[in-house]
Amino acid sequence: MDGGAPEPGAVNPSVNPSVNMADVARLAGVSIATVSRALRDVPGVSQPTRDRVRDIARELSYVISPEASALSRGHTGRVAVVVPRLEAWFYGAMLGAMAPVLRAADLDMLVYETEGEQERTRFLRELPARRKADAVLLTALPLSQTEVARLDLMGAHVVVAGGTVRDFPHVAVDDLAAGRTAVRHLLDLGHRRVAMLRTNDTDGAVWSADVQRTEAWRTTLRDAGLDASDELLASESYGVDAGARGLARLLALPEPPTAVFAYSDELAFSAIAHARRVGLRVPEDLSVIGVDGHPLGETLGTTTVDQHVTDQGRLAAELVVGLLAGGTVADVEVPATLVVRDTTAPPAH
Amino acid sequence: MDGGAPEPGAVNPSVNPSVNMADVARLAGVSIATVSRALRDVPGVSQPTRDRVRDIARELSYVISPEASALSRGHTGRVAVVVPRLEAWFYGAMLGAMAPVLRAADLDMLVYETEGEQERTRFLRELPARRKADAVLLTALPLSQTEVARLDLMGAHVVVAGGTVRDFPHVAVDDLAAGRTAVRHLLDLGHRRVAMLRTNDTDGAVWSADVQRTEAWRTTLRDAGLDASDELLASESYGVDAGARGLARLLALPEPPTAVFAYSDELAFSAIAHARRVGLRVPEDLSVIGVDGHPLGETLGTTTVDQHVTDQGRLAAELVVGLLAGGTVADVEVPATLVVRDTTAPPAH
DNA sequence: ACGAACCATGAAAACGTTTGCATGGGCCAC
DNA sequence: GTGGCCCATGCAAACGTTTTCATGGTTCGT
Repeated sequence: MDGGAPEPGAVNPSVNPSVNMADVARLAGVSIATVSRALRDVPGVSQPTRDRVRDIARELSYVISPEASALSRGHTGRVAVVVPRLEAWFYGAMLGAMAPVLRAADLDMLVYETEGEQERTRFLRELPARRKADAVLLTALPLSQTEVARLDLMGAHVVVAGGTVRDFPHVAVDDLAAGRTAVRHLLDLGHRRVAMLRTNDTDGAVWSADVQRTEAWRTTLRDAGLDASDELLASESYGVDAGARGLARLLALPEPPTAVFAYSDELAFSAIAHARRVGLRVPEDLSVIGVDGHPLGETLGTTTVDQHVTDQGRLAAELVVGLLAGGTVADVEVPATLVVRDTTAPPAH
Repeated sequence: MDGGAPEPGAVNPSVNPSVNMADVARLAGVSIATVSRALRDVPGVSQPTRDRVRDIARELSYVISPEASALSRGHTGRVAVVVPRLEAWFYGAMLGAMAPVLRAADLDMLVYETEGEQERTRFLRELPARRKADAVLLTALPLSQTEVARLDLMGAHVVVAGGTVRDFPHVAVDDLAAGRTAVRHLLDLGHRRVAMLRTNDTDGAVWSADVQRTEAWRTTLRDAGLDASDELLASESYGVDAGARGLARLLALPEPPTAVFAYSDELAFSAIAHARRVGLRVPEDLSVIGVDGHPLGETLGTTTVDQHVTDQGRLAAELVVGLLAGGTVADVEVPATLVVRDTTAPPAH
């Protein structure tokens, strides 16, 4: 409906009353179509014309309207990344690894933080990501059964990073193997009483990594004929001091553990600090191993099972980019590697 | 140009061939305009009609096209947050604090990571944020003079968090005061040889926090008649072990410091770990104070000057929301508070 | 030289909303 | 009973692109 002469009274005065393609076209003495083609490097424009259009566009510091472009082409050029908790190191590392990949593919990164089941549910119910992004990157998200069921309402591509959700393409470590590696390391050192430290989300959500690492702890101990009873499994609510709280409970046991397998490095840090505060030497009196590959673990000398978060993030982003380019999907399994440092040693006896 | 009969051969088959307003309108037996009004809670629709439209929309699981909506109304409903390095705790904390505020205001968060001057320059040159978001939130970004000059090309609102850039509205701590507080704490304990540990970005960018904390260190020492020469200022390139490297250099001095003021908590952690590794007791043989209020500092017992990053992020986001609501601007100064823990003590003598 | 193929260009439909303006019906006050 | 208002609704223009299709001018092979 813009074939006629431009009406004087524009209905929607743009917030940014800047130049549009028509302005560039007018100054370049060409049609809007040619400007569009010239600026996007699509064939069908002679080099001189292309150059002239480019120059004029630059001169006017013209910027294309992403909305109009997206509306017309049918996709947004954006990827939504959903995380449960932005301030945790894990998610920052993930985002940091994804960012360069997406940027290289000219995709913008929309970040959604959904804290707790309520928000996640609301998020999924309102389908806000749908049509706001071409793909959704679910990052190690705890999801309840209902939430999982609801997920396919979105028409967009879905990729999961750092976990598994239904049959969506994913990038993850084998958490069962990671857990076994950690616990076996402790057993190999000679420990016979090995506790586990984890945090539980208050809502009844299922976090695949959590379930599997806990399962690994239990079965590895049982397979070795050792005790893996619930008193040795300390579950605390999330917080900076969760590790300290959990360890305190474990140390109060009639027969306290000589080694602790912490769900995450942050938990391990907190536990180690607590142990030292109450006079225990680590690793002489207590061995602690975490999971993650947190950079501070290197500084602090913490033994850990590195799950190469940066690789996971990068690979997940690459998966998304491939998917959007029309490629095919293939799940990626990232290996978890044991990094022995200074917080594990044979038990004292 | 949709006044005529709908042509059979649609030009742009949408990626997501889902329902649009016209479908809802048809089924509800009303016009598109009424649907638009009904769904957005704007007056001018009777309650029965509104309800019917809502029901039908839900039934069809209709989702509005953000592109079309944005194109028509003239703004995007998005805020761009620009950070230099996503994996650092500081930025995760900032994003985590901003997210709930923006979400509450129905604004989506677009995150741009610009690593190094090259990328920042490219970012500013291509003005990608312009028109992709209604506002830009610059988070503690080191910027060179040229970059700063270029910034006003963007028509969007700009707010700065965790620093100061030109005369843009900002939320920040008084870094001069924060630095003075830290150094004075060391002086008050009796230290007379106080070093500073910082990281330098390789590019010639100016990071206001860095400049001011360094300046505070220098002047506070000089005012007390103490040495603040460059040999006591250890500048290392960014990395997990930057603190260790810096401290190693300081300890190699003919007259090593008895106390260290670290630019950030992460630097302090690394320095403390290094000190202990080489046999120095902290705080008995060496005092270390950082800046930030890193959550792990609580775990590790690190003395710090808390700059309340979470508050800064939240306030900056609130500033943006206010600005977009047509409000007025007012810079916010967040107080930096000394948190004495276990890594500072009087010198040994 | 002459038709064929090609290339650069432009016209205009389509993407899916929002909103100013016009319209018509119902209701109230006098 | 009638004129004036207000309210619910619809029409259609506008937002700024992308892309299909048509057109006219070159160029090349023979």
